[in-house]
Amino acid sequence: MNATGLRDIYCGQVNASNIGQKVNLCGWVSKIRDHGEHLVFVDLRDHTGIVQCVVEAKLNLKPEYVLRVTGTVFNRPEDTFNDRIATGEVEIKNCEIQILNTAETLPIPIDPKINVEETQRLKYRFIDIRSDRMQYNLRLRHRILESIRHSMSAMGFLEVDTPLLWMPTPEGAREFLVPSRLQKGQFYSLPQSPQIAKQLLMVAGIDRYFQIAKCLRDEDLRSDRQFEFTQLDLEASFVKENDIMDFVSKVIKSLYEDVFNTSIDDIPKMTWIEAMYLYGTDKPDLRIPVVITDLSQLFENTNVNALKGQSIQGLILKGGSLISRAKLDELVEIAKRGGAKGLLWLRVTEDTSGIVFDSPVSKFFQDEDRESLKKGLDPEPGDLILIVSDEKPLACKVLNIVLSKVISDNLIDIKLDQADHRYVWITDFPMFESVDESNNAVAAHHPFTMPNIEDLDLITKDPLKVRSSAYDLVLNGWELGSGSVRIHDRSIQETVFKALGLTIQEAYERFGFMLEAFKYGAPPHAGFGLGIDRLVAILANESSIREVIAFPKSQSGIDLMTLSPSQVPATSLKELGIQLVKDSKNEGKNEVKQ
RNA sequence: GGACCUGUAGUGCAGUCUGGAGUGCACGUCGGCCUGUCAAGCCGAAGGUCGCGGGUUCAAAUCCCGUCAGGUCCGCCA
Repeated sequence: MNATGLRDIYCGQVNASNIGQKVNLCGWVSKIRDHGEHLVFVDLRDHTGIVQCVVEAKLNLKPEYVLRVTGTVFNRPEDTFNDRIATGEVEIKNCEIQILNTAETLPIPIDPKINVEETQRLKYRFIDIRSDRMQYNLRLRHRILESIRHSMSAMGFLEVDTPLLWMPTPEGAREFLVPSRLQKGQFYSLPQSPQIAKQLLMVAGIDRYFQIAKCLRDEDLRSDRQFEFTQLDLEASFVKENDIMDFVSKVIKSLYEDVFNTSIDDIPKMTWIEAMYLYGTDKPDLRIPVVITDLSQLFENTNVNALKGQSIQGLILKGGSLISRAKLDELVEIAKRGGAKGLLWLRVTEDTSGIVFDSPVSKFFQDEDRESLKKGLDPEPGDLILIVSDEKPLACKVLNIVLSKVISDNLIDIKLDQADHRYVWITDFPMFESVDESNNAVAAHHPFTMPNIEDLDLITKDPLKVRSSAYDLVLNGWELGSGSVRIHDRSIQETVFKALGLTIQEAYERFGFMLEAFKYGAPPHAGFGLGIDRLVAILANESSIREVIAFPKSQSGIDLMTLSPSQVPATSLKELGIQLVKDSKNEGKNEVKQ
């Protein structure tokens, strides 16, 4: 399979079983160790590894020359085995070397021991990808996609391509626009996800659809966000919420088996409200062994002003009493910036009378306050207690922000093991995230998300209490994907539009063709979108998705290799009927240092 | 739009706080030596717009202002 017209075997695959064989090898010169004209070692590299070629002649080679080496596999003298490479027991001798191409000295090293600035790596990405790191990441990505496609196919899902040049989706992210040449003055929009297309495929009777889909969003970039990213997009008909979670769980579990030959536990479920109250976030990192405790009831009769808020939320950090006063002051500031009135901290110490709380407000404490703390948090000497008293959601959110800072600054001994993958399903998201000034609800998801049937009555009465049939998959604090059951029932859809402040007429103007399609027999359906870049990044132990994308953009949206985006000839603009507005600020902006 | 960090030979870094000769180190490159190395070794050499522009100063890599680029984050984004 691996043999080609030029090559019999990959460099990294030569082993003792090949001894005595005459082989053709192809690859790049990785290292030359020149001992003079009687002995030169040439390390030949391809993506599988390195093999040593021994030459007893003067050579005119330089690193990164592309070679075809014809030689015989020999066992190395035993005292010269190299156990750091897979081919370390053999070498190629009696070499005939054909230079297939020369190479200039590389602008950046591809040695894994040398850290190269990301600017340089992105500028010379074609060289950077020769590195072990990028080769591993891209090949891992391939194997993950391969496994996903296999799982999806096995479950009866059909891969269907959907258009990139499409119509704008009025909700959600800012979209990229593409000017139309044939319809001057009009634009296509690049889809932020195939959401509408896949729902139409359900109406069309596809039953189970999936796609490894490119999604495009013109929003600011982050270590976990690129303009264009890849999603496992799926949708299925005649299913309930749990069916979709089962499909996705199956895909995830299978890929651990296929790619890593290991298995993972069943993915636990947690409601949104549980996540918010225990972790203060809707994307909890289950590796963190600290959860928030509701202390409200314990302090109902307290005289301590700091404990008289609408709710009292606390957490306890084992060994946290060693955190310096200066750091604690910083944490208080962070809590205030997060919207809390303050952050109460208590160092737990011990004297002859037992447990003692050392805090700026401890002088106001009565015995029963101390008893409440002991009862609620079970403190031990050396611990640190952090308390925020405020409305419960805010208090929990602030404690999460503070805890994140404690962990990121290594203030206590919590080591987050990158190899520990803790998945969790977050369910029962709220249907609406807020109510705007004209008393219209603002959708938390897209407007086709199905409300929880039990909460239908609340849509008009108390919209913020309405739960939706939406669910997220979270891994180690990263949101990997989200999905929902979609509304297929016309009257429910109208109720939701009404709550959002849309008349049926307005809704038709925005999503006309979709509502039209739904008239003709839309099956109940639900779906999901799983962020492939984030998944691969975590599985590759990378902290940025750029490391698992072949040609990513920088944070300001520039491709440092091609220096795009770039200006285009006036004729191209004219053809599209586009005239540029002068903006002196941006002139010559892309003249990046060469 | 905002906050913080970074920018010095091809590459990675030191020097910047506390101004004083174009500033060192390592890798790489080039030349020489070398018959078992594997980050080969030894000897020698070349290589700099200190991101860019302006200001302060007798004097700026260093201080000040602006700007560009990279990163992390907030806003934004499922």
